[in-house]
Amino acid sequence: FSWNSIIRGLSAGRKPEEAVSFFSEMLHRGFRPNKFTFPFVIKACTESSLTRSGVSVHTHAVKSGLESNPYVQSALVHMYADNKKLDDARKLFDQSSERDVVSWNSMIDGYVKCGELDLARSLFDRMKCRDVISWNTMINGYGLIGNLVQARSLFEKMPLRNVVSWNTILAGHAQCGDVEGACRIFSEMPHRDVVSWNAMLACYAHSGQSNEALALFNEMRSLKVKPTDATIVSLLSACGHLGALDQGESVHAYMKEHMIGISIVLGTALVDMYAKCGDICRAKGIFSVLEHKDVLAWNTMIAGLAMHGHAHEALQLFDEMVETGTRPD
RNA sequence: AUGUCUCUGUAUA
Repeated sequence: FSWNSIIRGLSAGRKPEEAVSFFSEMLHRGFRPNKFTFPFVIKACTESSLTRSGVSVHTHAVKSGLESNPYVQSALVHMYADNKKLDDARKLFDQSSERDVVSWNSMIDGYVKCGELDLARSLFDRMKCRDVISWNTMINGYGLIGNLVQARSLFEKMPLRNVVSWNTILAGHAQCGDVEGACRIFSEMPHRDVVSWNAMLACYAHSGQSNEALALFNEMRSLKVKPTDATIVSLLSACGHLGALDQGESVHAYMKEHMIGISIVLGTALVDMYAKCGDICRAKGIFSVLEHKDVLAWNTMIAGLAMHGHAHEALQLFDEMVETGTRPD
Protein backbone atom coordinates (compact mmCIF):
# COMPACT_ATOMS: atom_id res chain seq x y z
CA PHE A 1 0.00 0.00 0.00
CA SER A 2 1.24 3.52 0.73
CA TRP A 3 4.46 2.38 2.42
CA ASN A 4 5.48 0.97 -0.92
CA SER A 5 4.81 4.20 -2.80
CA ILE A 6 6.89 6.18 -0.34
CA ILE A 7 9.76 3.71 -0.53
CA ARG A 8 9.54 3.73 -4.30
CA GLY A 9 9.63 7.53 -4.33
CA LEU A 10 12.64 7.66 -2.03
CA SER A 11 14.55 4.95 -3.87
CA ALA A 12 14.09 6.78 -7.15
CA GLY A 13 15.07 10.12 -5.65
CA ARG A 14 18.41 11.69 -4.89
CA LYS A 15 18.82 10.12 -1.46
CA PRO A 16 18.05 6.42 -1.87
CA GLU A 17 19.49 5.66 1.57
CA GLU A 18 16.37 7.29 3.02
CA ALA A 19 14.34 4.51 1.48
CA VAL A 20 16.37 2.08 3.53
CA SER A 21 15.76 3.86 6.83
CA PHE A 22 12.11 4.19 5.93
CA PHE A 23 12.02 0.45 5.38
CA SER A 24 13.40 -0.19 8.87
CA GLU A 25 10.80 2.21 10.24
CA MET A 26 8.12 0.24 8.47
CA LEU A 27 9.31 -3.03 10.00
CA HIS A 28 9.65 -1.38 13.39
CA ARG A 29 6.01 -0.41 13.31
CA GLY A 30 5.06 -3.96 12.55
CA PHE A 31 4.08 -3.61 8.89
CA ARG A 32 4.88 -6.52 6.62
CA PRO A 33 6.72 -5.87 3.38
CA ASN A 34 5.39 -7.62 0.28
CA LYS A 35 6.92 -8.67 -3.03
CA PHE A 36 6.72 -5.11 -4.33
CA THR A 37 8.53 -3.62 -1.35
CA PHE A 38 11.77 -5.56 -1.66
CA PRO A 39 12.90 -4.63 -5.17
CA PHE A 40 12.55 -0.92 -4.28
CA VAL A 41 14.54 -1.25 -1.06
CA ILE A 42 17.17 -3.47 -2.65
CA LYS A 43 17.58 -0.98 -5.47
CA ALA A 44 18.10 1.76 -2.91
CA CYS A 45 20.81 -0.34 -1.21
CA THR A 46 22.45 -0.98 -4.57
CA GLU A 47 22.57 2.67 -5.53
CA SER A 48 23.90 3.91 -2.23
CA SER A 49 26.35 0.98 -1.92
CA LEU A 50 24.77 0.02 1.39
CA THR A 51 25.82 -3.59 1.18
CA ARG A 52 25.51 -4.09 4.94
CA SER A 53 21.89 -2.95 4.94
CA GLY A 54 21.47 -4.97 1.80
CA VAL A 55 22.45 -8.12 3.61
CA SER A 56 19.91 -7.39 6.32
CA VAL A 57 17.22 -6.67 3.73
CA HIS A 58 18.18 -9.97 2.14
CA THR A 59 17.66 -11.69 5.51
CA HIS A 60 14.21 -10.12 5.82
CA ALA A 61 13.33 -11.29 2.34
CA VAL A 62 14.27 -14.83 3.35
CA LYS A 63 12.17 -14.55 6.52
CA SER A 64 9.22 -13.29 4.53
CA GLY A 65 9.54 -16.24 2.21
CA LEU A 66 9.95 -13.90 -0.74
CA GLU A 67 13.54 -14.70 -1.67
CA SER A 68 12.44 -16.96 -4.47
CA ASN A 69 10.29 -14.29 -6.09
CA PRO A 70 12.06 -13.57 -9.40
CA TYR A 71 11.94 -9.80 -8.93
CA VAL A 72 13.40 -10.05 -5.45
CA GLN A 73 15.99 -12.59 -6.48
CA SER A 74 17.28 -10.69 -9.47
CA ALA A 75 17.35 -7.44 -7.51
CA LEU A 76 19.57 -9.17 -4.94
CA VAL A 77 21.88 -10.67 -7.54
CA HIS A 78 22.17 -7.21 -9.09
CA MET A 79 22.88 -5.62 -5.72
CA TYR A 80 25.77 -7.95 -4.91
CA ALA A 81 27.15 -7.87 -8.44
CA ASP A 82 26.94 -4.10 -8.74
CA ASN A 83 28.81 -3.70 -5.47
CA LYS A 84 31.56 -6.04 -6.69
CA LYS A 85 30.56 -8.86 -4.35
CA LEU A 86 30.79 -11.28 -7.24
CA ASP A 87 31.12 -14.40 -5.09
CA ASP A 88 28.00 -13.55 -3.09
CA ALA A 89 26.12 -12.72 -6.25
CA ARG A 90 27.18 -15.95 -7.86
CA LYS A 91 26.29 -18.01 -4.82
CA LEU A 92 22.78 -16.59 -4.85
CA PHE A 93 22.59 -17.00 -8.60
CA ASP A 94 23.63 -20.65 -8.43
CA GLN A 95 21.22 -21.36 -5.58
CA SER A 96 18.19 -19.97 -7.37
CA SER A 97 15.87 -22.60 -8.66
CA GLU A 98 14.39 -20.47 -11.38
CA ARG A 99 16.81 -17.90 -12.71
CA ASP A 100 15.13 -15.45 -14.99
CA VAL A 101 16.76 -13.39 -17.71
CA VAL A 102 17.27 -10.40 -15.40
CA SER A 103 19.28 -12.53 -12.94
CA TRP A 104 21.46 -13.79 -15.78
CA ASN A 105 21.98 -10.30 -17.14
CA SER A 106 22.78 -8.86 -13.73
CA MET A 107 25.33 -11.58 -13.05
CA ILE A 108 26.95 -11.10 -16.44
CA ASP A 109 27.06 -7.34 -15.95
CA GLY A 110 28.73 -7.84 -12.58
CA TYR A 111 31.54 -9.79 -14.25
CA VAL A 112 31.74 -7.23 -17.06
CA LYS A 113 32.13 -4.28 -14.70
CA CYS A 114 35.01 -6.08 -12.96
CA GLY A 115 36.69 -6.85 -16.26
CA GLU A 116 36.04 -10.59 -15.91
CA LEU A 117 35.05 -11.08 -19.53
CA ASP A 118 35.81 -14.78 -19.65
CA LEU A 119 33.48 -15.49 -16.76
CA ALA A 120 30.86 -13.22 -18.30
CA ARG A 121 31.22 -14.97 -21.63
CA SER A 122 30.88 -18.44 -20.24
CA LEU A 123 27.57 -17.49 -18.62
CA PHE A 124 26.44 -15.75 -21.78
CA ASP A 125 27.23 -18.84 -23.84
CA ARG A 126 25.27 -21.05 -21.45
CA MET A 127 22.21 -18.78 -21.55
CA LYS A 128 19.13 -20.01 -23.33
CA CYS A 129 17.01 -16.94 -22.70
CA ARG A 130 19.38 -14.28 -24.09
CA ASP A 131 17.69 -10.98 -24.83
CA VAL A 132 18.95 -7.74 -26.35
CA ILE A 133 20.23 -6.61 -22.93
CA SER A 134 22.40 -9.73 -22.60
CA TRP A 135 24.03 -8.95 -25.93
CA ASN A 136 24.43 -5.27 -25.10
CA THR A 137 26.03 -6.12 -21.77
CA MET A 138 28.63 -8.37 -23.40
CA ILE A 139 29.38 -5.85 -26.14
CA ASN A 140 29.88 -3.19 -23.50
CA GLY A 141 32.24 -5.50 -21.63
CA TYR A 142 34.44 -6.11 -24.65
CA GLY A 143 34.50 -2.39 -25.38
CA LEU A 144 35.59 -1.66 -21.82
CA ILE A 145 38.57 -3.98 -21.98
CA GLY A 146 39.48 -2.75 -25.44
CA ASN A 147 38.55 -5.88 -27.36
CA LEU A 148 36.81 -4.31 -30.34
CA VAL A 149 37.14 -7.47 -32.38
CA GLN A 150 34.87 -9.41 -30.05
CA ALA A 151 32.61 -6.40 -29.51
CA ARG A 152 32.05 -6.04 -33.24
CA SER A 153 31.63 -9.72 -33.76
CA LEU A 154 28.83 -9.93 -31.20
CA PHE A 155 27.27 -6.75 -32.53
CA GLU A 156 27.11 -8.27 -35.99
CA LYS A 157 25.81 -11.60 -34.74
CA MET A 158 23.06 -10.32 -32.50
CA PRO A 159 19.57 -11.01 -33.80
CA LEU A 160 18.07 -7.67 -32.82
CA ARG A 161 19.65 -4.29 -32.16
CA ASN A 162 18.15 -1.36 -30.34
CA VAL A 163 19.48 2.16 -29.84
CA VAL A 164 21.38 1.03 -26.73
CA SER A 165 23.21 -1.60 -28.82
CA TRP A 166 24.31 1.11 -31.22
CA ASN A 167 25.28 3.47 -28.41
CA THR A 168 27.26 0.70 -26.76
CA ILE A 169 29.30 -0.17 -29.83
CA LEU A 170 29.80 3.54 -30.49
CA ALA A 171 31.07 4.11 -26.95
CA GLY A 172 33.29 1.05 -27.30
CA HIS A 173 35.05 2.59 -30.27
CA ALA A 174 35.35 5.87 -28.40
CA GLN A 175 36.81 4.05 -25.41
CA CYS A 176 39.44 2.49 -27.65
CA GLY A 177 40.31 5.82 -29.23
CA ASP A 178 38.91 4.84 -32.62
CA VAL A 179 37.36 8.20 -33.46
CA GLU A 180 36.82 7.37 -37.12
CA GLY A 181 35.05 4.16 -36.23
CA ALA A 182 32.87 6.00 -33.74
CA CYS A 183 32.06 8.61 -36.37
CA ARG A 184 31.12 5.97 -38.90
CA ILE A 185 28.83 4.23 -36.45
CA PHE A 186 27.25 7.54 -35.44
CA SER A 187 26.40 8.30 -39.04
CA GLU A 188 25.20 4.78 -39.82
CA MET A 189 22.97 4.21 -36.83
CA PRO A 190 19.26 4.14 -37.67
CA HIS A 191 18.13 6.22 -34.66
CA ARG A 192 20.01 8.58 -32.40
CA ASP A 193 18.96 9.54 -28.90
CA VAL A 194 20.63 12.00 -26.56
CA VAL A 195 23.04 9.31 -25.33
CA SER A 196 24.26 8.77 -28.91
CA TRP A 197 24.99 12.49 -29.24
CA ASN A 198 26.65 12.59 -25.84
CA ALA A 199 28.84 9.59 -26.64
CA MET A 200 30.01 11.18 -29.88
CA LEU A 201 30.62 14.51 -28.15
CA ALA A 202 32.64 12.82 -25.41
CA CYS A 203 34.63 10.97 -28.04
CA TYR A 204 35.60 14.24 -29.71
CA ALA A 205 36.32 15.93 -26.41
CA HIS A 206 38.55 13.12 -25.16
CA SER A 207 40.48 12.89 -28.39
CA GLY A 208 41.20 16.60 -28.40
CA GLN A 209 38.92 17.33 -31.38
CA SER A 210 37.35 20.22 -29.55
CA ASN A 211 36.12 22.13 -32.55
CA GLU A 212 34.37 19.05 -33.87
CA ALA A 213 32.68 18.72 -30.49
CA LEU A 214 31.42 22.29 -30.58
CA ALA A 215 30.20 21.86 -34.15
CA LEU A 216 28.37 18.68 -33.20
CA PHE A 217 26.63 20.48 -30.37
CA ASN A 218 25.35 23.10 -32.79
CA GLU A 219 23.99 20.35 -34.99
CA MET A 220 22.38 18.79 -31.95
CA ARG A 221 20.74 22.08 -31.04
CA SER A 222 19.43 22.63 -34.52
CA LEU A 223 17.74 19.24 -34.32
CA LYS A 224 16.20 20.23 -30.97
CA VAL A 225 17.78 17.36 -29.05
CA LYS A 226 17.51 18.25 -25.38
CA PRO A 227 20.96 18.25 -23.77
CA THR A 228 21.73 16.50 -20.49
CA ASP A 229 24.48 17.01 -17.93
CA ALA A 230 26.75 14.71 -19.94
CA THR A 231 26.32 16.96 -22.98
CA ILE A 232 27.35 20.06 -21.10
CA VAL A 233 30.28 18.37 -19.36
CA SER A 234 31.82 17.26 -22.66
CA LEU A 235 31.35 20.73 -24.09
CA LEU A 236 33.05 22.34 -21.13
CA SER A 237 35.89 19.88 -21.44
CA ALA A 238 36.26 20.81 -25.12
CA CYS A 239 36.33 24.51 -24.24
CA GLY A 240 38.93 23.89 -21.56
CA HIS A 241 41.22 22.08 -23.94
CA LEU A 242 40.90 24.89 -26.45
CA GLY A 243 41.44 27.50 -23.79
CA ALA A 244 38.38 29.13 -25.32
CA LEU A 245 37.05 31.29 -22.51
CA ASP A 246 34.36 32.97 -24.60
CA GLN A 247 32.96 29.64 -25.78
CA GLY A 248 33.08 28.31 -22.24
CA GLU A 249 31.24 31.36 -20.99
CA SER A 250 28.56 30.87 -23.58
CA VAL A 251 28.08 27.25 -22.44
CA HIS A 252 27.79 28.54 -18.88
CA ALA A 253 25.25 31.12 -20.06
CA TYR A 254 23.36 28.38 -21.87
CA MET A 255 23.14 26.47 -18.57
CA LYS A 256 21.69 29.47 -16.77
CA GLU A 257 19.28 30.16 -19.62
CA HIS A 258 18.00 26.59 -19.55
CA MET A 259 18.01 26.40 -15.75
CA ILE A 260 20.45 23.52 -15.68
CA GLY A 261 21.45 23.14 -12.04
CA ILE A 262 25.07 22.77 -11.00
CA SER A 263 25.59 19.20 -9.85
CA ILE A 264 28.93 18.19 -8.40
CA VAL A 265 30.03 16.79 -11.76
CA LEU A 266 28.93 19.85 -13.74
CA GLY A 267 30.40 22.16 -11.13
CA THR A 268 33.76 20.41 -11.33
CA ALA A 269 33.67 20.63 -15.11
CA LEU A 270 33.01 24.38 -14.83
CA VAL A 271 35.85 24.86 -12.36
CA ASP A 272 38.15 22.95 -14.70
CA MET A 273 37.06 24.90 -17.75
CA TYR A 274 37.56 28.30 -16.10
CA ALA A 275 40.91 27.25 -14.68
CA LYS A 276 42.17 25.93 -18.01
CA CYS A 277 40.98 29.09 -19.73
CA GLY A 278 42.99 31.14 -17.29
CA ASP A 279 40.08 32.64 -15.34
CA ILE A 280 41.12 31.38 -11.93
CA CYS A 281 38.83 33.86 -10.14
CA ARG A 282 35.70 32.45 -11.71
CA ALA A 283 36.99 28.94 -11.06
CA LYS A 284 37.35 29.79 -7.37
CA GLY A 285 33.92 31.39 -7.39
CA ILE A 286 32.23 28.26 -8.71
CA PHE A 287 34.23 26.00 -6.43
CA SER A 288 33.27 27.96 -3.34
CA VAL A 289 29.55 27.50 -3.93
CA LEU A 290 29.76 23.78 -4.71
CA GLU A 291 27.92 21.64 -2.22
CA HIS A 292 29.21 18.24 -1.13
CA LYS A 293 32.66 18.69 -2.65
CA ASP A 294 34.23 15.33 -3.36
CA VAL A 295 37.88 14.47 -3.84
CA LEU A 296 37.64 15.04 -7.60
CA ALA A 297 36.31 18.55 -7.14
CA TRP A 298 39.11 19.38 -4.70
CA ASN A 299 41.73 17.87 -7.00
CA THR A 300 40.46 19.95 -9.89
CA MET A 301 40.62 23.19 -7.96
CA ILE A 302 44.04 22.37 -6.51
CA ALA A 303 45.42 21.47 -9.94
CA GLY A 304 43.93 24.65 -11.40
CA LEU A 305 45.69 26.78 -8.81
CA ALA A 306 48.96 24.90 -9.23
CA MET A 307 48.74 25.26 -13.00
CA HIS A 308 48.75 29.01 -12.65
CA GLY A 309 51.59 29.17 -10.20
CA HIS A 310 49.51 29.63 -7.06
CA ALA A 311 51.47 26.90 -5.31
CA HIS A 312 50.96 28.28 -1.84
CA GLU A 313 47.21 28.59 -2.23
CA ALA A 314 47.09 25.11 -3.68
CA LEU A 315 48.81 23.68 -0.62
CA GLN A 316 46.49 25.64 1.65
CA LEU A 317 43.51 24.19 -0.15
CA PHE A 318 44.93 20.72 0.21
CA ASP A 319 45.11 21.20 3.98
CA GLU A 320 41.58 22.55 3.98
CA MET A 321 40.40 19.48 2.11
CA VAL A 322 41.93 17.16 4.68
CA GLU A 323 40.61 19.27 7.58
CA THR A 324 37.07 19.17 6.20
CA GLY A 325 37.21 15.40 6.04
CA THR A 326 37.94 14.53 2.41
CA ARG A 327 40.61 11.87 2.01
CA PRO A 328 43.18 12.72 -0.65
CA ASP A 329 43.79 10.13 -3.35
C1' A B 1 2.27 -0.79 -9.17
C1' U B 2 8.33 -3.61 -8.70
C1' G B 3 14.14 -5.87 -10.91
C1' U B 4 18.93 -6.01 -15.49
C1' C B 5 22.29 -2.95 -20.53
C1' U B 6 24.73 2.39 -23.23
C1' C B 7 26.83 8.62 -22.62
C1' U B 8 29.51 13.07 -18.41
C1' G B 9 34.08 15.75 -14.09
C1' U B 10 40.69 16.21 -11.87
C1' A B 11 46.67 15.26 -12.14
C1' U B 12 51.20 12.76 -14.40
C1' A B 13 53.71 10.39 -18.33
